[in-house]
Amino acid sequence: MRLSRFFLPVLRDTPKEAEIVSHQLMLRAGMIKQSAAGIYSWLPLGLKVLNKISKIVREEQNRAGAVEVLMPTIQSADLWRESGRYEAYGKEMLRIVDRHDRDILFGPTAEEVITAIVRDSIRSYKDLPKNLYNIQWKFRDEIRPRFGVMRGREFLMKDAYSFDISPEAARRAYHRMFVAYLRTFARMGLKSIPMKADTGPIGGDLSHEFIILADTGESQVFCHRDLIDGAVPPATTDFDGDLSEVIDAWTSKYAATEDMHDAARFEAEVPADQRVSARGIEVGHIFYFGTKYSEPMGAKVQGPDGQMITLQMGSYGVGVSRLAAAIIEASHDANGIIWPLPVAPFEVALINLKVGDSETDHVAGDLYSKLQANGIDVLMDDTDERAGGKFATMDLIGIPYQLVVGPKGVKAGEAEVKNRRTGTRETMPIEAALDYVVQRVHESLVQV
RNA sequence: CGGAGCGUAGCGCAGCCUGGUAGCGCACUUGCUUCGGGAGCAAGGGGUCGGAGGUUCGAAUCCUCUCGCUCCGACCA
Repeated sequence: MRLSRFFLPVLRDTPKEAEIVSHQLMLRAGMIKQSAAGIYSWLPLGLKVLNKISKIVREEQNRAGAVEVLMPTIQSADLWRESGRYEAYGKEMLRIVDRHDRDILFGPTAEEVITAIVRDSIRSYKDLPKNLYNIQWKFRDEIRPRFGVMRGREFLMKDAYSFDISPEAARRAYHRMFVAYLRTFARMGLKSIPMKADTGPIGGDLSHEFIILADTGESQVFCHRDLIDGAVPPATTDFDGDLSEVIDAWTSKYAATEDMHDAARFEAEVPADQRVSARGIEVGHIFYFGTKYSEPMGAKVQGPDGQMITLQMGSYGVGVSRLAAAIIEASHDANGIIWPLPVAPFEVALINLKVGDSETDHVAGDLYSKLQANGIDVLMDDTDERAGGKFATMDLIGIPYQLVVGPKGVKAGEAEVKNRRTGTRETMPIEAALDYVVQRVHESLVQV
């Protein structure tokens, strides 16, 4: 992409409504534009990030055996009356009346829709297990939206739903998502920690929130230090096999959010020098809820013995749009965002210091096509802005590698490579610089 | 919904108390000079002062209502 053709409305001053750094930087970097309270447009740069996050989520869901669907944003109130939640859900649900005076709603979640689909389509235990997910916009009419897309009213969520014939099978489905989540967040450069969460009326031990540690997090969390650098299951993990070893490794040590925190247990189980008390951002939440929806909605299959079995369900959410903000909270500096490469809107910024100088233009153009030929997502700064402004913009929007060419370097046959994260700058022969960034990008994309 | 603020140019702000017909910085346009890490000079463009009523000869400014946004509490991916 050529910067001259891109749409990148960056701001030099911080808009006053932005309180936390991710919100400030998303506005300044031209990623989002507020449309109403808690409702945002995603501008090209932000959308690229959102899509990269979605892609990773999708790949890991697929790897874990989940199957993608796409459910509507607008749902029927009748479906919600079946589960009893139309009355129970409260004002957070945006209720709409259509022209025929029918009650509809903007979906805050999709248990009812998916349960109806599965109920109507699946008859036999042989069709199970199934895990269906979608990445779709949700709307929750939060009392107080804040922190930009971190707590928006409209947000992009990956929600998966598992269907099984027994609690044991449902537990295995839960474990698959547990592992998928560890991998998903790790691939975005985040250190996530699964923490025991409130299970609601069902009870049991099958609900975890996945938390990213960040000072601006909304909840207070407590855990064992070892969990911060816990081992992430490899891409070769057999999701059809026994995952309990991984689960045990991650759940045997103390980790709880404020709601579930037991100070006495924390002190008894965790040595003082291993105790971590910090702020955290919830980026994922997984749940096992048994027959809460399948029972009232009549989602049953026939078992091997001919008896009807009410489906065991779980649901698994990832805040996709929230992740864009969470990643920035976890990775930025005074100059702007520092994108982990797998979610960076562009992998390389190609900076032409002297647009109009025919030699430099030629070298830049050549590098641009070679980077593209190598599959690199490159943003070429072909504007006539001054050098300082170009660097400031690329630093602000957080492109991992900056490949810099100018008349002096071109005469000497050299280019400069800058690493956004470390700030290091190296001058090397032009071809070597090209190989260097191409190799670095490819290395970073190798899946953990 | 309770409590506290704020709406003046794309962004950041001043002006309001004490009414006299709108200003500053950045950004933008043009020209010249500069040009390897947010340049200088000069000349410009852009605002029904959130909206509606009212008071007044006259309202960004005073009064009433209203809408929007933000922050502090209860909700959540």
